[in-house]
Amino acid sequence: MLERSIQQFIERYLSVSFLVHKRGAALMKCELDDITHDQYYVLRYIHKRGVCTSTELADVFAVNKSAITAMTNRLVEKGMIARGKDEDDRRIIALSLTERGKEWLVETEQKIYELVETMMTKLSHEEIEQFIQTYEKLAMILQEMEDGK
Amino acid sequence: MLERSIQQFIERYLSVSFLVHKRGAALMKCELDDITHDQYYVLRYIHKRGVCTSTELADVFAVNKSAITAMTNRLVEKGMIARGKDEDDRRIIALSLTERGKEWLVETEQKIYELVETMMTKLSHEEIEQFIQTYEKLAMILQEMEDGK
DNA sequence: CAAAATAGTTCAATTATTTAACTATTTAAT
DNA sequence: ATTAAATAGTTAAATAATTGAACTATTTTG
Repeated sequence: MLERSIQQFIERYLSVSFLVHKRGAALMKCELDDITHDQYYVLRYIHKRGVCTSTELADVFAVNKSAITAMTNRLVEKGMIARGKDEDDRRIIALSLTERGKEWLVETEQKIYELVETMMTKLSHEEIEQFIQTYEKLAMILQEMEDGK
Repeated sequence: MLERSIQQFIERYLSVSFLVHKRGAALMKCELDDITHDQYYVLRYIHKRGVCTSTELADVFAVNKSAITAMTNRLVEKGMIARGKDEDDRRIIALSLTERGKEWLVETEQKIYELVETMMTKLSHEEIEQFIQTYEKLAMILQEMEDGK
């Protein structure tokens, strides 16, 4: 039997997390012209890593590899990323941003940052820091839960 | 020009919010047999409200009404919700859970709650409370940003 | 070296979504 | 009271995200 307060936390968490994701995605969409919300995060991730593989993306975003193939196909068609070869292991496809992809990302990060900034500056630094720290803990906990299954 | 610390908050927030959403959805999916993650949240929302309309769902979840039509069609086919008439205004379709929908939701909430509980009990009550409070503030801020556009 | 594991793709199906055009009904303005 | 505007919802065509199973190519391992 769940403790009453925990049950209320869960209730509130489920409601608010879904809403914030949906509403945030809707607002971001306005700044992302041709690129979708999901594609934006994949571009961000590849950029952060420099180079990465399909398998890594599938692990990080917790989807099947075939979903990554489909998405990277679209991003290659749009000229945002390129597929490269790995000389050590010829099974591996090295994904990286094209010059155009990098340019687009820099421009777009600016717009997205302004959006998120508008949202964040309604809170104090302490509150933001605490919020993000807890959020990062949750990300780790989820990772562990996924691994230990 | 963005302050450096704000910029880092934004960076961290974007990374972590997407990850937690994706990983959370992947974990929840295991408990939701025939129903999708999005459908689950729509069922939850209708249940919480008792009765609601397509327009309300579209507003709340920040999608077009036609997306709601498509989704409610699937939920009707699955026997989870029913469309009713409104005698005062015959344009309005009143959406509500069927008995089967209610039963399914009660069973499933149990499983989902256990999942979220596993995650939450790694944090103190104070930390959870603070986290959810800030999250709820963000939801309101996003709502305002959407309205004021 | 043969068998098992790994990296990635293809294909068919389902779902979520958008936009534009549409029907039906209600509200408001003259 | 009648017409014009607004509102609620659907339809249809298109794109995107996703899964799962079957598949190819390559590398590792026993």
